Amino acid sequence: MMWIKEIRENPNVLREDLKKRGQDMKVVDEILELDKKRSSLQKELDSLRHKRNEVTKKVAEAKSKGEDFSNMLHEIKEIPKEIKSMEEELGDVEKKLNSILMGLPNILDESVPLGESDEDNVPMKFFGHAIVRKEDAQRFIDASRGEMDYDIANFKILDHIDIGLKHDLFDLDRAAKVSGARFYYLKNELVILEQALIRFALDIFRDKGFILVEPPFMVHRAVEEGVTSFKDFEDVIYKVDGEDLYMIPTAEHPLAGYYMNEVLNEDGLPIRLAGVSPCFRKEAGSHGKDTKGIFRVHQFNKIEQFVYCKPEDSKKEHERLLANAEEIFQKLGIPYRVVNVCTGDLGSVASKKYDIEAWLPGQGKFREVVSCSNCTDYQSRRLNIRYRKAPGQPAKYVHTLNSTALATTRAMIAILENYQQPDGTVRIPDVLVKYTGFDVIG
RNA sequence: GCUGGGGUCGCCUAGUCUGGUAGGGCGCUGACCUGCUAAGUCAGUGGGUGAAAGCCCGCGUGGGUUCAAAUCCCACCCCCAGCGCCA
Repeated sequence: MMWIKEIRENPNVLREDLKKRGQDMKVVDEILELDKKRSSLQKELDSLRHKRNEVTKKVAEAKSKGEDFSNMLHEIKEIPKEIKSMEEELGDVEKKLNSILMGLPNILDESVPLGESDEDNVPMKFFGHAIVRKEDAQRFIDASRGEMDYDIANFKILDHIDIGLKHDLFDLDRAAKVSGARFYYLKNELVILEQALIRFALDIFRDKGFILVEPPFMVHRAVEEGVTSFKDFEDVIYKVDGEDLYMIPTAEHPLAGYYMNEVLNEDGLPIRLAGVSPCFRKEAGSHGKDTKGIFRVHQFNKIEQFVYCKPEDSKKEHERLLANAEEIFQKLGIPYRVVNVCTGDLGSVASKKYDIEAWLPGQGKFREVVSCSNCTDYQSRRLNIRYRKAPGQPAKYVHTLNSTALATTRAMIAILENYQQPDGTVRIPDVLVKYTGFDVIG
């Protein structure tokens, strides 16, 4: 959320940003107009209150001297009523202004590419040696995974759904019966594999000095409003009936709320957290997309990186989060590419975002497995999270960043599809064997 | 869920009964003093607005009563103790 002060002083920054995003710039004029109205109402109200306070003081004096003050009261009876009606008017204007401000997107980083949809995201680098369908053109290769050199001509590549059903690793039909579409029962080795992935990721972040956190899985509305944009409320977040509680769509949200309304010590920054939690998502805006399997589901487990840092460090921290996420997929031996997410696909909250897209041989496509965002001060302003050198010094807003480390369902899909063998079995990535206790499924 | 106690400036605390400018201590910042350090003295130390003087707001949150609310009334939230229920 931009402060009205900044918009007032330099409205063109916001105008240009909205233009880049293809959004209506008229809202800026509306903001400026409401701001003017608010300020003049505030002045009027202040002088009314001043008048009241003056008289109140006189009444108090008179009373302490034992003088009669009933005439004074008569004169000013009307002031409180005027104040009240003006407060209501001001409240309405402020409410309107505030809701517009809360709806504004973050200011884009200058390196974000222009574009309309995910198709315009810009690939930045590739990793891995992929298995591909014979008819697909080979678009990337490197030598880091020479051991996966199969005889592609005789390899019947399956997607994760067929692999899962074949080895009884999940039951989707019964999940649909019990809970509806986009739910799943995990079964047998896949249950263990999921736990192994979680533990694998946690160990990595423990080694890196991240603070491991298992957060609340439900949070107050105030947290969600601080962390997300309005659209997420509609399309993503489940509400608990009759309570001020929302099921978290990612551990990012309770981790961002952790320091809400606090002033952090500058010397303690950056604070790096690794949260592990289930995630709940309505997926309301994605009807018809990825309806089969466990790629797009209402519930999954995820390890999430979250960082609070000084503004001057956030770009560096952003690269670092990406590197951490890459490290995980490199260690798992999953081929992937990194894309710089374009203006049209970025969303309101992030100033800049990288996605890691794993190669899924079953789909013959790169698909998103990691989303790595620099939210700059968008969340910290809304959640009121600041930092300073010492008490008494001025406090500034921190920058917050978040990145998937590993979302279990998508990581499992990537493993199933990339580690399937010509004989129909599925190998377990070497780094996971010590956690699973077995090295092959099937 | 019930009963009782509590929530006041960065931290601690007074004020609440009996409505009338939110006071003190600690910490922090600055000035003075000092051979250095400590001590001491003075000032500053929530937010908004303003060039400034000033003005407005602020005592968990939201309402109400009143010329005037930290103080009285109503509702709610959170913390502590005890009881109840419970994986």
